[in-house]
Amino acid sequence: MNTIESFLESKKVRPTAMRLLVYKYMTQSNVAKTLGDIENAFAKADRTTLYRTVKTFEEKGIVHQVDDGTGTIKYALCEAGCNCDIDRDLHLHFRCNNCRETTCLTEHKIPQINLPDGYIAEDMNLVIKGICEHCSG
Amino acid sequence: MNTIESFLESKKVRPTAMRLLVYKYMTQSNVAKTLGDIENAFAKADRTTLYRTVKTFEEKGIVHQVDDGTGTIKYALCEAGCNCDIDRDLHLHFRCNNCRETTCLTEHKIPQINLPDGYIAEDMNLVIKGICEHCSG
DNA sequence: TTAATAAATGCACTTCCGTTGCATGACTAC
DNA sequence: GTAGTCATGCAACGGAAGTGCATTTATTAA
Repeated sequence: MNTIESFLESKKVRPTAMRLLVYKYMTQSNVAKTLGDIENAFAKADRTTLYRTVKTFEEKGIVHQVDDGTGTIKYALCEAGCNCDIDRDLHLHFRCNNCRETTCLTEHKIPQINLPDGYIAEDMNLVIKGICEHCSG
Repeated sequence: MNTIESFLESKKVRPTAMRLLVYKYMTQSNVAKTLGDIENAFAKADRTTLYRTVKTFEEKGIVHQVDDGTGTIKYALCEAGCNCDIDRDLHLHFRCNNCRETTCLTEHKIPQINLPDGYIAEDMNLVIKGICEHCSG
């Protein structure tokens, strides 16, 4: 039995051909992808199908959205310890100004922030822009 | 001599009627505004004019963009110590999940973050979502 | 004061992206 | 095998950012 197939089933997502392909695609790099990226990778498939595939993945906790400030939503695979669904995933994201790619720095958590009185934090997003490991080398 | 007028001139922005109005509008609350907000406030004015007005303000360091994760760009006045143009303004932004408004917490700077080897930070953006002062009271 | 120049404004239009409605096709359960 | 659920594909919509060009307004130079 295929591992991806059983993984999707464990997440209560029917492992259709399209979903297997998209999931596999997302595992091939640790870089967050836009819907456009995915469309380009599967030119034959319909935009809407890919859109809904990713939305399904999101609902089932397989991927999470990444907002890196480019204005277009990106998606990245959830890691083992990714608690997106519970109390949000507080790792940070890095966007490279050179190669334009966004990576999840999963092991780097957002530090504690002191807010002014009356403000209650529920979620946060930290994006750092600069030069990535690959481009600075 | 009008203070707003001379302020705009000091920023090398010609103080036209439209620009004075938009600037004044932005000073009336400390909440970041979308282009749509501004359009609604000045229904008679043309979209493009407002768009370019705000862009001009941005270029001249009068306002800065705020990306609060809603997908639509917002703008807020730069404060006296706002170094958007030099090495980026590292204050944080708070978006209220109740009233949907985004405020600049200018006095709250983003703490130092340790990045993995090879990563060079040039800019960062931290958005905290939750309940604001006004809505939690 | 007027002519020449530059800047600001307004209109029309385009593009990009996310999203939805609806019809068809595939799979599952009984 | 049939009914029903879920997945897919096509078409279209809507919001927001952005551009080209013509027109108006302001600034400067003669």
